[in-house]
Amino acid sequence: MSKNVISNSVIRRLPRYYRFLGELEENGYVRISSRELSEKMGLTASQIRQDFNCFGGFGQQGYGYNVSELRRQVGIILGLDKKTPLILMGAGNLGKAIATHIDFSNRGFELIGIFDVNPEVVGKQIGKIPVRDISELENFCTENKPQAAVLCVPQEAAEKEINRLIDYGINAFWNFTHYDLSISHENVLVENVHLGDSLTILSYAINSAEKEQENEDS
Amino acid sequence: MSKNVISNSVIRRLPRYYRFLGELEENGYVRISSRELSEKMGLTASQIRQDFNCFGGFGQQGYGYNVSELRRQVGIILGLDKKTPLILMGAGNLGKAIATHIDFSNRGFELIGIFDVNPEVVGKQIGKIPVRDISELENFCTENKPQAAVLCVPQEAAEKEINRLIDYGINAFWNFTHYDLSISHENVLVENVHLGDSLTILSYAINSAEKEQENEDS
DNA sequence: TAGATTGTTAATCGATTAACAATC
DNA sequence: TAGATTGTTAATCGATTAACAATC
Repeated sequence: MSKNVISNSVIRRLPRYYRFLGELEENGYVRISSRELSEKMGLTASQIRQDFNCFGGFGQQGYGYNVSELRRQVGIILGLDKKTPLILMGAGNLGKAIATHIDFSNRGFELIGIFDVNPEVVGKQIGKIPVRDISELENFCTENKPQAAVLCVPQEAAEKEINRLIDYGINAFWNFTHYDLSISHENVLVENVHLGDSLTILSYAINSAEKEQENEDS
Repeated sequence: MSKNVISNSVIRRLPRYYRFLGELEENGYVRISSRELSEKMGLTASQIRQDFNCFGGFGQQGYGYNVSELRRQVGIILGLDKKTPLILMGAGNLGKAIATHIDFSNRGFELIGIFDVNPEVVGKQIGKIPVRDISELENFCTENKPQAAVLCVPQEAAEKEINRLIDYGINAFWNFTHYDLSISHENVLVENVHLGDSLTILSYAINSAEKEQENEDS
């Protein structure tokens, strides 16, 4: 039986399941039990069964799960059988790295355009895609109908451009800026990547580990 | 009263508090109540008070919180008054972007070295830091004692190099690979950045929003 | 003092884990 | 059939929210 609304905690585990199942498949696994998978992933078997049962029963009692079938199903849940057309805003260091480093097509997307304001990069190619001047954005969107955008521009630029992007029909954002889209724009899908925050959390971990050490010593 | 062990959920909110408090400070706020802050951040006032009280009372009844003092305290909790020496492994597109894009010194770190295997990049500079050949790693670590490393190498390289890094005294990792450090190496601090997983979650959001739409239509 | 707002306890909500009947 | 392992319900645990006395 499949639930209607899936909790965020479950959703955030799905890509990791998908990855592990892919590795198992590559290593020749045909079936796997929730217990075995739980040991490999550092979860409980209960949680794994609960998670998959949000979407309906993919397993078989007494047998376990068929690895490639389960992976395929998780892929479908994640929308990886689709190819959402996507543009990249900002071809600076970070934008360039994202464009070349990310395997968009295996994540449910197709990168179809890159935009920047800097005349130094406009006209150049990143991978197979030319960097266009931002003045071409409207025409490009009318013609190619991108549905999602990666925001690798400075925060001020993001604040300025966001309304245009929404006007042009883009309503999903992979946001590398600190601009808080979801507070200002309610009907928009946002996945934030706060790289700085992530590093800050490592700083916390290091420092709280050191403090613990000091306490033990004294 | 300050608790000994802080839950992960609280810790992951701290960098965001720190950011918002910084913006408030810049905008001339001297004091702020938990209610006002909660509205700006999209949280509940209760949660904000609970969070800060994990570390002791930073507020004043009837008044609220002093913005810059609270920010300073959160900074100390996050270890941002320290400068942990850090090296970057891998000077490809992603490594280069991280080296230039991240404000390490405001995140509690100092980037002191960059290493790669590719002779094309070894010897070049990224920002002010030369890219060193990985053969120099041991000497460099003995001399400069980095305590943390950013992993921007391919997954196989990470699996190979990780034990050396630990041997050389590095025990904290900002991990951009999919290699699961925390499962194989228990006494190590890891903050994972799974960019691909993050994009996959956006794919899920787009596709499940579309399915909902279809259900409403029918 | 009166009003405001915290710090903190208690209540609620949600997520994880445990248990076990169903069933392959 | 017997053994294994799921799907699912119930119990536990933890995090969030509500409430309010303390106090500035």
